[in-house]
Amino acid sequence: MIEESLTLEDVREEFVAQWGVMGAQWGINRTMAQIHALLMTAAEAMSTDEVMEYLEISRGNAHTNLKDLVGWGLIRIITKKGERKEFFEAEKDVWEMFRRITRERKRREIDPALETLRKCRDATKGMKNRDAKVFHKQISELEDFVSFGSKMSDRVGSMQHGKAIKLAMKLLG
Amino acid sequence: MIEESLTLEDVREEFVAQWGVMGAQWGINRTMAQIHALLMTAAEAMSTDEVMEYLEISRGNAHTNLKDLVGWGLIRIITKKGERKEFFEAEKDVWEMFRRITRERKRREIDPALETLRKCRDATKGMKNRDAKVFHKQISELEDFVSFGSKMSDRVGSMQHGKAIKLAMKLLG
DNA sequence: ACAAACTTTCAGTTCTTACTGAAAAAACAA
DNA sequence: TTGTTTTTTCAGTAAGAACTGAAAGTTTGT
Repeated sequence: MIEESLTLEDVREEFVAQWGVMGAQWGINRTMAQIHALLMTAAEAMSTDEVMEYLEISRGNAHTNLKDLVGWGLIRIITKKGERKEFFEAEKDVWEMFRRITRERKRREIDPALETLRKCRDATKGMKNRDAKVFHKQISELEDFVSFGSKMSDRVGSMQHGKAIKLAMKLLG
Repeated sequence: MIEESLTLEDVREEFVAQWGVMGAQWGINRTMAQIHALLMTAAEAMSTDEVMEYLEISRGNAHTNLKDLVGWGLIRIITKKGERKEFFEAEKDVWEMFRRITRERKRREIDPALETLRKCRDATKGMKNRDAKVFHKQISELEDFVSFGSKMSDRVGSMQHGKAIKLAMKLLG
């Protein structure tokens, strides 16, 4: 079988590429997702140069995306004694990863959206004509739903992994 | 106050624009998100020409995105007697909206990702060196997590709105 | 069968985002 | 201080995604 002759590096390359595609579908820049995939599955922290070499990208690109990933809390900077340069290491715990992604997306995207919804609801509060009433009702329902979901995600995100799993099990069982 | 002089159309325009920005951040084409916002808050079903006029976009653009939204199950085609053209009407129930978006994203993005993870896990199953073991472990944990989340979303998505709310309340309370 | 009303497609263009590479800035060592 | 290593910035470019407009296709009515 062909699969038997695949090396780790073949498989890893495939994984990194696919994670990049998936990231793009979720509104995350492809390179950023690829770097994340790379570091997540790395045995050791990697330097900017190593990332550049592996993905065949420029220094500027590697730098920007590494720093963005640090901003998301998905990787952290490591220094090694005797080495002057920075190394990067990924958060490997999937539950922690999930929590950080959720928290950031909420902060960056959900909260502003809620603010817009609130404004739109308020601005149409007293309007009497049919169009305005339809609009107001829909916006209100959206706001309630999103705000509810947001609270849920806070709640779940503040749980320990084990606790969340137990809860989920009850849900699934 | 300035807000007092805002008309419904001002507010609606703001909402449509913001929903477009938000869509873009989530990997959805801006026009598609705007059309969705527009139809979601419309009192009556709208024709392609009305959408084109409101958003000032071309026929081709309007057509493609309307049909994509139909594909997502977020809007449906309506015919009016005496009228030859198609009208489009949005699903207004937010819970139903959520279910359809979740179901589609799962089908289009999560399932293929799971398939990749499964392949990568299998391909590295027997490998003995450290790098491969680290890779295999991380991929396995990711797969377990994503597959678990996927099952959860099926479960929640198959609930009636009321039931889901009750469950969520227990979670929050 | 013809024409009008409407929908669909797509080649070419525009717009946006991401990326490169090199220069500037910063950090550090001697 | 001066040279060396590393990080950061950013103007210009490339790649990709989205959009336009017009032509081709389809449906419907007479």
